[in-house]
Amino acid sequence: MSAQNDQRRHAEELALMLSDFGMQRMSARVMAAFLFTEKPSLTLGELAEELDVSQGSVSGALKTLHHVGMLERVPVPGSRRDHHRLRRDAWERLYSRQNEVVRKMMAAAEAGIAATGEDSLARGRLQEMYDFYDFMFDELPLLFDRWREKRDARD
Amino acid sequence: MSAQNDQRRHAEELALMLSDFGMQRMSARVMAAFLFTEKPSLTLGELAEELDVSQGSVSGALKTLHHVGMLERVPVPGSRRDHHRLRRDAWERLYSRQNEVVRKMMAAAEAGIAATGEDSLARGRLQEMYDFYDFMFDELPLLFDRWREKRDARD
DNA sequence: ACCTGTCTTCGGAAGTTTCTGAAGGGCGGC
DNA sequence: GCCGCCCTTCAGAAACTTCCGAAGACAGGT
Repeated sequence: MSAQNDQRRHAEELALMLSDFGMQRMSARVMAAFLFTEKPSLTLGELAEELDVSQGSVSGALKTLHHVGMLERVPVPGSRRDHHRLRRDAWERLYSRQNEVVRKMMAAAEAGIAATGEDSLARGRLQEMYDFYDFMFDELPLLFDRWREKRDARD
Repeated sequence: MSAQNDQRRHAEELALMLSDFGMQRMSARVMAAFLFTEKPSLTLGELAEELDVSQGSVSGALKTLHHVGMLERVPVPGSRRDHHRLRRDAWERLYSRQNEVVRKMMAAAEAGIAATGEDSLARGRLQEMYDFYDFMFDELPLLFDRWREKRDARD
């Protein structure tokens, strides 16, 4: 088996994993293609051919991945096609979406607390929930700061 | 509008949010019911009636939530029904599932690295991915430790 | 202003998930 | 050991998601 095929297999496996974790299947496959390609950037047409799917599907996936902040457009003078590549901090950005989740959980707990009586059982549970997400809300950004610091130091 | 209805509305909204974040709809509704109830524990039948869904659905949701570790069975002498309640550390456990995700991402990056040539572009990207998840893999458990410490100190 | 190549949008088909309702299994009390 | 209650499992229906392919929009070059 060629190294080429080997990598394609790894790419497909990784895509499957990402889709297990909630990413749409097509976005996951596109993501994996960006990770494993030897080209510095890819176009919609290249992706559609490589993955053997319609350009329409790739278009949707690209839109999503740009929206999440994992991809960036690369200017390529003389080419009419859009060139895309993985952002260096793609994974950090993917994980950062947790911040939004945490923020919403906090808000939901807060709303619940406001709607419950002084010493109801429900309030106690909602307070536990609030405290945990409040903690994460404070700490996750600090964690990312430390990561960036570490990475920058390494470079 | 009664406080009762108000809380039900909050519960349903929270359930909707949880399902946005990937939890199955039924599990999310059951979860929300546990959060907002004034009873110290709930049975399958109570849940099915409260949520107006089949017992079969509730059975599946309970199984999942126990599996994730968010619920615990409560012994109630003299009752033939199973009584369940939210674990105190339910949210921490829910979030902890990220550990597994992180571990798998690390493993996938590693596999990719092993399959790429010494200074291929792909290897560079996979190494970035690995480094990030490796960092998270080390740090998340420490973060949880600090949370538990803080919570215990508070009590 | 048109032509050409590229990208996006969208209706509908195919696939997947989720829920129900009914049947069956298990356990405690008698 | 049988009865009755409770829970789980499963097949099928319903709802939702995802993908394709065609049509149309857009932009650059001439």
